[in-house]
Amino acid sequence: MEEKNFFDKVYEVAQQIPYGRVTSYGAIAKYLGAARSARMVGWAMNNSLTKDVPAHRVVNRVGLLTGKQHFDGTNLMQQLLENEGIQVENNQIIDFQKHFWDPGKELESFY
DNA sequence: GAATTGACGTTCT
DNA sequence: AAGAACGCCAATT
Repeated sequence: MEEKNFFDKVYEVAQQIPYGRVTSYGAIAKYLGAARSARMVGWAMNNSLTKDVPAHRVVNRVGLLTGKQHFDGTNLMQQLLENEGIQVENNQIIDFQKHFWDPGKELESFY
């Protein structure tokens, strides 16, 4: 009953993404124990668009703003990332690995 | 109610 | 090594 669905878990992880950092769908999925459910993360983001989840900080594993087409504006997602100090060009994040935030790594490093 | 799609990533051939 | 197929869960048609 209290088992949260995959989606709910994704929301929580996405909300934990720090400012100026980005992550990938696969990273979140892997953190939840379902590396092959990366697609579901994307679906969750689609639902999270109406929530307080910074979906603009989540991109695919190449750092490509694949879901930018789901945002209102055309470059809204890109502008949000640039606003946080992340360099984006051609819908792709520059130094993606540099701004990468792995939940299964950063969070576990706390303890 | 069943079949298909969907912000991806891994695994097999 | 490169390309194709599969897998995951939920929502939509």
